[in-house]
Amino acid sequence: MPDNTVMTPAALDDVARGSGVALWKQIAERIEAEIVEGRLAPGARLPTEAELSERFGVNRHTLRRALATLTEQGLIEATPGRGTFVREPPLRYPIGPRTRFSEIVSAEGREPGGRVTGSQVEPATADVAKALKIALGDEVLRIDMVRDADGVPITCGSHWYIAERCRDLDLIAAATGSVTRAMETLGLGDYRRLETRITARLADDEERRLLALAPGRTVMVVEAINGDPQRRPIQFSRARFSADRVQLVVKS
Amino acid sequence: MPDNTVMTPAALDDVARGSGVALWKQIAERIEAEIVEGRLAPGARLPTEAELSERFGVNRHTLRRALATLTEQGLIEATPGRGTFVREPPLRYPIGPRTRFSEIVSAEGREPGGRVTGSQVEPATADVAKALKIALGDEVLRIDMVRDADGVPITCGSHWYIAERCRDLDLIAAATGSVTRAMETLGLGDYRRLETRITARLADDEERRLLALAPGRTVMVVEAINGDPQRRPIQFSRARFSADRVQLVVKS
DNA sequence: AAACATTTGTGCGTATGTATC
DNA sequence: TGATACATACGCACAAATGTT
Repeated sequence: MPDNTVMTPAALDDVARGSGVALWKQIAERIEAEIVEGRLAPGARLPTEAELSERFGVNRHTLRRALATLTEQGLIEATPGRGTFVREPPLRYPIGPRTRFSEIVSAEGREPGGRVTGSQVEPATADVAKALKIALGDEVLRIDMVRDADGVPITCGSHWYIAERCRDLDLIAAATGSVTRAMETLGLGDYRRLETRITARLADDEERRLLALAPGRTVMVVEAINGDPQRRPIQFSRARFSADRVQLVVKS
Repeated sequence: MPDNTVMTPAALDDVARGSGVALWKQIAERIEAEIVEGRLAPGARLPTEAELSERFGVNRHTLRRALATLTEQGLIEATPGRGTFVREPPLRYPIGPRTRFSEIVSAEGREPGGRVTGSQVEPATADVAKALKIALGDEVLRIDMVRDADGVPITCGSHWYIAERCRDLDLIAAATGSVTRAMETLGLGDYRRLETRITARLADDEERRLLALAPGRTVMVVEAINGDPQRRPIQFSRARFSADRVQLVVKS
């Protein structure tokens, strides 16, 4: 094994034994501060549990108890055999009247992308008809998309439009990779979000494939109703967001 | 197989073969309509897959394909050995400037409840300090709660208050089972939601215990910052909602 | 393909201090 | 005072996942 010229930067980090504060808590806060203050950058690998427990002068179990709270807070993530890593901060995705994927991703300094995975004109099912305030069975245009930021898939889902108002929207969307752009082309660029419904569940096989998720990961299911300036519904969408990579934000 | 003069209530439900629409899709929409229109009530048990496939005159595989889409939509839920059931509609939980648990649950016609599972004065960790705009280590009061509707646990989580402004808040909350009530008592009843952040993950052991969730269920992690009328933060909370039982709603 | 080292994940046993009854 | 329960902390061992040789 190559020489490790081990760090132990200053000395051994002192934890206050018998101070009334649990050792694991002190350690958790110490590491949390390092992450929040940026000394441990996103994506950085933490020292191994063995190293850390030695550095803090505690048993590995105690150290692991500290890491567990950080994992729960979403600050770090561990993989057996690889190590423990500082998690990339999730994409902050504000939900409001003017919610548009590409604008949001751009505002976060990342490059939005998307591709159409399918589209079809079909009769409205009960949920779609109710959301769009049309009759059950009326024709709607469904567009399925996967959208990403810097090439990392963020969300996949279906978007339903009242067919007669959206001729060829699917073709334009497929060409541009953006529904917003396509709707602008049709003079519907001024839509606004009327309502958003959020729930969550385990990702299924298709979602794991489209979003490149490991087994056991979760998705947030976000249903949205978008309307024209007169608040008449023109679009209903049901998208699944990778819960690992996105944090939905509502400002009031 | 002998002909069993089985029910076939009216006749056998006709599905249009060779109509260009997949059989499973027709069946899914048929059942979905029954649920949405209330002919199949929440909690009701569907006929067995064998019965249904016979009624629709399709193979059980085809029928299962239809049920799969309904499961994905969250309309039904199947348990091996028990059957397939119409899911209870989730509690609609609006997120806005005046988000209050008990008011929301009451408005849905259900009885809100809650109990304090712990409380403590502690130094602010980095995330709490940042949310409340106080210095790291300043004293905060943490109250842990489980809250329910009609006795069904909905959410569990921690609420942090700036300690000096909230003396004895924990005692009042424990007595009333409601933080809103407690804050009113202290003259802080007029708080409003400043920001809400939402993500999701698998429920851990403690959450499964507190919320009575089966293994593999997910929780939505909702972080909220509440402020006084001058929009100064007075409370930060991190609550986990049962994703099975709650749908967060944002109106714009 | 197979063997090996590294690293996290899990289980069991033990001991201690601190509340609570 | 004692009995009990609980959280904390330590030690040892092995399983499971990953990466390298």
